[in-house]
Amino acid sequence: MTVPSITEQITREQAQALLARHGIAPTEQRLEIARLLFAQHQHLSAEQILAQLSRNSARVSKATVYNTLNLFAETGLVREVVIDSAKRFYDSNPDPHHHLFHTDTGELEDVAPAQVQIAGLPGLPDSREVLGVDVVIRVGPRHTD
Amino acid sequence: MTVPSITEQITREQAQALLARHGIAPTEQRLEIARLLFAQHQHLSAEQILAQLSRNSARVSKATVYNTLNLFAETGLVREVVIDSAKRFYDSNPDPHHHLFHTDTGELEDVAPAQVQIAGLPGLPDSREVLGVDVVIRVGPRHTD
DNA sequence: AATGGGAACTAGACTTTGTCTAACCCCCTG
DNA sequence: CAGGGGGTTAGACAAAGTCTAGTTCCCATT
Ligand SMILES: [Mn+2]
Ligand SMILES: [Mn+2]
Ligand SMILES: [Zn+2]
Ligand SMILES: [Zn+2]
Repeated sequence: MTVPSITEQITREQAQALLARHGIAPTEQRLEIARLLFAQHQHLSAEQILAQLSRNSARVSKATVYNTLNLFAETGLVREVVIDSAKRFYDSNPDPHHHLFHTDTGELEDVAPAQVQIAGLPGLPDSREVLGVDVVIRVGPRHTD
Repeated sequence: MTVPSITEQITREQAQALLARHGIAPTEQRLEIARLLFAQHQHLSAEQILAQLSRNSARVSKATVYNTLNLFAETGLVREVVIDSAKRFYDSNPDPHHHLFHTDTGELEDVAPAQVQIAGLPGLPDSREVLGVDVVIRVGPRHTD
């Protein structure tokens, strides 16, 4: 699994603003992780983030990467995407959207949510609410029958 | 995580027919796993199956449970459902359908596919095809604002 | 300036899910 | 009866993620 190269970085100030908007205290490590993750719309695993950070010679421990990603996910700053079952991905695209999963390459592609219509949900009791709808379209090489 | 109690078992012959239809050689262990899984429409993890089998004093190893579930999934006899990222579930409901996931209880509920409309998929190259569409609706206790 | 406390960070042990390996068993076939 | 292939098994192993206990840092209070 290769880590996408960094095309551009957001500034510390931009990262601070993102964290502030979600009520997260801006520590050195959290800012570094945010700058990396929000450099572009992407889907990264904890392992990829850890690897990239150490490549940038940022001093962040494994525990902090996991703690931070969990914190980001809880506050809604990033979205946890579960597809692989072996590994979680963290999605820096804040807009509601769905995913195309390429089973052969492992690549994950964003899909505009307008393409998918949730017609009607089964009647839920008033005490419960929909927290989110995850749609994953699995695609692969055409099966030559 | 509790294991649903067995309400009814399918016969060995019914299990054999299921396996035969998917080109799977009917061994003792595979039949036991199939009888357990297809006793009803349900979603079980490997751990739950292993636990239930040993409770039934069936002699099946961990390796065989995993091998068998992978085999069942590859041949399309069961459907692998990934939600939790910590654990895979195997779905004995053969009909196309979606899932309601109760985040508080961990419960997984089937949803008729008619409720969800996939309007249009992004243009795929002719060389690739859609293998499946997984829709998971996450619900939980209403957030009291 | 010293002290106390809380939040955050860290190394590394630990847990859990799933895979792999090597031996073994069983049955069929020549 | 020998050989071979498919299947099962125990247990070692791998990988992702969590937890613990100790430390560091910052800030407020005295
Ligand atoms: Mn947001
Ligand atoms: Mn089928
Ligand atoms: Zn995305
Ligand atoms: Zn189902």
